[in-house]
Amino acid sequence: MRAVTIPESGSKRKLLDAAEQLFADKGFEAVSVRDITQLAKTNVAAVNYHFGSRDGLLSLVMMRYMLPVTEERLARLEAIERKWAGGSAPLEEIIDALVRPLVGQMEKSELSERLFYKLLGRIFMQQADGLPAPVEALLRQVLERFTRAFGKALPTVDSEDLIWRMHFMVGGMIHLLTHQNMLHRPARGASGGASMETTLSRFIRYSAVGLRDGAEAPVKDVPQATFDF
Amino acid sequence: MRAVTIPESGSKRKLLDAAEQLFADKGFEAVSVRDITQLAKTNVAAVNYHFGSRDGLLSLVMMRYMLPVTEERLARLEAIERKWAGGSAPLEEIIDALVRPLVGQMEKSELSERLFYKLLGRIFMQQADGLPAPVEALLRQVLERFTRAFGKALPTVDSEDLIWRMHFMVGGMIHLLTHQNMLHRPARGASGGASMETTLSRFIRYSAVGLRDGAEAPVKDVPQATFDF
DNA sequence: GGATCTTTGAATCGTTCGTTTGACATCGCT
DNA sequence: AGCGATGTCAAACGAACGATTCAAAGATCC
Repeated sequence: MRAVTIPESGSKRKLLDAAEQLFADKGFEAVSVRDITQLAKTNVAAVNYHFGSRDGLLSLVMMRYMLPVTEERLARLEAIERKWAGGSAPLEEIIDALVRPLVGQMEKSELSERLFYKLLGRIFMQQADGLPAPVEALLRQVLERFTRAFGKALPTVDSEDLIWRMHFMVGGMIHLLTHQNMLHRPARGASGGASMETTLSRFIRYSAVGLRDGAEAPVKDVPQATFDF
Repeated sequence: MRAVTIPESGSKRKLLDAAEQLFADKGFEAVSVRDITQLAKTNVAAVNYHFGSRDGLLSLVMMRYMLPVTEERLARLEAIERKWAGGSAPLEEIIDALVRPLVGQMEKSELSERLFYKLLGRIFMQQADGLPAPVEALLRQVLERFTRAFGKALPTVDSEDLIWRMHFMVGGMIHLLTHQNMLHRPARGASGGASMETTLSRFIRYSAVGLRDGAEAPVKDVPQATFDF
């Protein structure tokens, strides 16, 4: 008796695997159930039999990794706050808790690295247009939880400022996921090419200094309004 | 005799307006030719008559604003480099040259502010999947030109680092465009709600400190590798 | 082994898609 | 007035879509 909703064996599993692969590669709207069943080598009717509808399958594909990612994010954040109980946790660790679960789950998936990140990037992008309710619930939960954590770690930052900066950060994260294949190319020279691990370090650094703004380094000052040309 | 490709009057113009409105609102793949012609109150055949195909219309919708945005971006950057000839231009001005043309063109468009930014955000997002060749040419031109400018403004930053940081910045910009409607809500209290102008200031600040990294403010030091839980 | 429930398979449903056709209207021009 | 060029229109095209039907095949339990 395995986990409840997630995996199975047989054609249901084959459909999930084929669907996530195609969705990640071509996008959620660009893939038909016929494409999916053809790759999975099952009958067209199988999708509606197992998942009720195309949307049912899409929702499961999204939840398959978003659920463990969410749980790991919240668990890591909780562990950090326990570790720094009383004081405020360092910003870098909070950002780490937000992004590291993405690579953690990637390693457990059977998708290629490139496709896995692309799939999750697409899910986050889809937020602008409308996500299945259960997926949106996960994301809202994460947003609320981490907003509180960032607020506590940056008590001097105006709350509206903070919200915007967090959104800039999230945008960078999504872009990182959707474009990592264009940037993680084999690399020039003999080096193995930067791995996602070093990329995460770069992202965490970039986001941390942005979030706390030049709080300790006032940054020239410059343009509040428009320029003169 | 007006500009060559861009506007017309009559049903061709009505189709362009209707198409961009629907594309911005629902996404490029979610809108059918029939949706467009219905809103424009023309016949279905009009799209293929005037634009050759749905893709032809889509390409024109994208170029309509991307072309002037690109030109204004390059012109502003050139003006900045002329102003600071010899020395290196301040980072904030370069970022400004990259993002301000978005609001400049918005004011000239007949689209609502919300829809205009959403449309451009969608175009940038679509980069991940494939854009019409002429649109992609514009974006590549901008990327190359600004990469050089940022490199000159940040001579101490490793070039691979810089590329990643620029991508984080671009991701933030795209997210800003696609989600501005969720963040620029009427605002709590009596204030008129932050305008795009103050949002740009926030974004420029955030991106500038991220791009130059804590170069002048070393930032604790923190996590190079993984944590221990 | 027979009865019951689950899963597949082929065929087909009604819709919607982008595009095409050909008849008809409208205009500018000589 | 006559004649192309330019647009518009209703209608229809073939293809693809998500979904459904129903009978055959497997699996499961008594």
